[in-house]
Amino acid sequence: MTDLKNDKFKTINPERSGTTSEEVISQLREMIHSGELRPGDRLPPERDLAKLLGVSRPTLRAGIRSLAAVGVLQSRQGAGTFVVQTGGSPALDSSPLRLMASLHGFTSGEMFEARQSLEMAIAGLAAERATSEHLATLSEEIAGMFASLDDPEQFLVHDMRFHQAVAAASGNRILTSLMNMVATILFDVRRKTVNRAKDLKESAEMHRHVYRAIRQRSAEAARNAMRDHLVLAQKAQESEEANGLESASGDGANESVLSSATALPG
Amino acid sequence: MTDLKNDKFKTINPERSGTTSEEVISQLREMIHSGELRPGDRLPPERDLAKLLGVSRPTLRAGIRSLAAVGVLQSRQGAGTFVVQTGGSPALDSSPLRLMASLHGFTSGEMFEARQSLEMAIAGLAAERATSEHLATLSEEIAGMFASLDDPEQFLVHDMRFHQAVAAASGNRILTSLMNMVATILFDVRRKTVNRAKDLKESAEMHRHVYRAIRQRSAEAARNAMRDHLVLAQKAQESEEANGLESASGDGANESVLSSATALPG
DNA sequence: CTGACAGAATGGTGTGACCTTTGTCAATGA
DNA sequence: TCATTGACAAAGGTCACACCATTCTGTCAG
Repeated sequence: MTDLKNDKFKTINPERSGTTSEEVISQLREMIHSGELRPGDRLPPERDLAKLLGVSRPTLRAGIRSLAAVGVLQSRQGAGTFVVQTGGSPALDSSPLRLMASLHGFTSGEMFEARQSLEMAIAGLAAERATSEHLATLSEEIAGMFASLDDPEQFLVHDMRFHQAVAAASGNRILTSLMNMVATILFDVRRKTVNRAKDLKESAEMHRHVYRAIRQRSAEAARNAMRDHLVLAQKAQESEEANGLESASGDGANESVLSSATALPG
Repeated sequence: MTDLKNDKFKTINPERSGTTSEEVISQLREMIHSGELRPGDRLPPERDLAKLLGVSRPTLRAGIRSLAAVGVLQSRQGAGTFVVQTGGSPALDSSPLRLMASLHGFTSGEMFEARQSLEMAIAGLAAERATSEHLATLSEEIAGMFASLDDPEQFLVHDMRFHQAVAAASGNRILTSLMNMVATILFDVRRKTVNRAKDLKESAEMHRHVYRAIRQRSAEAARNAMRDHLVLAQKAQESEEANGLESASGDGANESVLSSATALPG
């Protein structure tokens, strides 16, 4: 009935270091580390798994919830609990960073700077490693930008996909994940800022500069082009709204803002 | 009795977008965003808060647990639930990244590269912004390294503090947090690798180069010095153990490996 | 062969109870 | 008078049971 051999799930350790639910977390985590649980796998039903681990269902649920909160597990009512299956680029949840920002009053400038640093590093790596396939994807997205200069929303999609493609070309999934964390938060602000057409054209040009530098295998040029692009983007955004991060979570539509871009093929 | 005015906790929204517990999370998150909950604050008892929010205690606990999993809240049995109070440098939990690494088979090389990119960016910023106080701290730690060439464990403490101080000098707490996330994971591997004395001396010298570059306000030199240092460190570590990330969580003593360094004054 | 329906499977929520740890404070003894 | 100790209360941790909501699946009618 279950998708996994039950032998894998050994009962909980007798000598618990911390609380029972922490022990459950450790147990599940270890199964992931050891490769017993792989992305896409489905866990046994809660009632069964609780029995297998020798804990009550609420305790097991507590553990599952903790893992779900950090984006490792995902529960769907009626379906089951699964190890998160990320398509291509692994995604770290950005809400922790978002909350940190609120708690410690991170400025929007700090966010931009962090993104800039990450993207510059990524662009530099991309210039060294991009395959012809990567270059083709980048080119396509730029074409898409120019084709949607009169449709800011569509433009934004290509914009995000471009950056995603650059990240993919960098070959470093960790930097990619970190970049996405930061970018997701900044995007919450940006989505309300409908850029003017002129800005879009300028932005598309900047992207093209980045693409060219990557194509020419010039890490330094790619870094500089990316920096120029982001500096400009920051200025454009700041000029349109004087508000800081506080306005990011104004209404609903929170979470997974990059969902559409995260699922792209590149 | 409670530490907070109860007026702050309005009952749960009637039209729930997702599940009830998700609504609880949103509620608490919003209170943090709006500043109603600040670091160090204590939440009302679960039983009371559940009533205030109009949900059952298990549901509330689910929400609290999710927030606790991402490092925003912290529950202590018998004491209460508190908003996490980070001393100085905010800390993002590294376990999500660690799990991602296991799930997707991140290589140790990727980790090193990510850390290198982050630290280079941070070093560059530090060169532009370090105050005399920062420089003094950096100098002290380097002195500490040279003073503990025969004590690898002590050396490691100064090493970490140095990097922490550089991060502080960069003035960007987001990059600092991200760096710590990555460094924490790499540190788990490193702590078992007791470097030879010769390596330590060389390492101390490299740190000094970084310090000098920062002192001379040369961002480029600081970046390069940091890169050289980390490249060397990576080589040294790789030569001592051929294992990858898998050996990171071998036995106990997981979590909060940087705790001692996180609480440092700088 | 296809679509709709019914039932089972599974996670989500609620209620109530009890245990364990922590904190406080008064009683006690030096 | 002060420090120690003990008991009591507060608060989170765990458990059992019941029921709801959603999703999947397999069967049956068309």
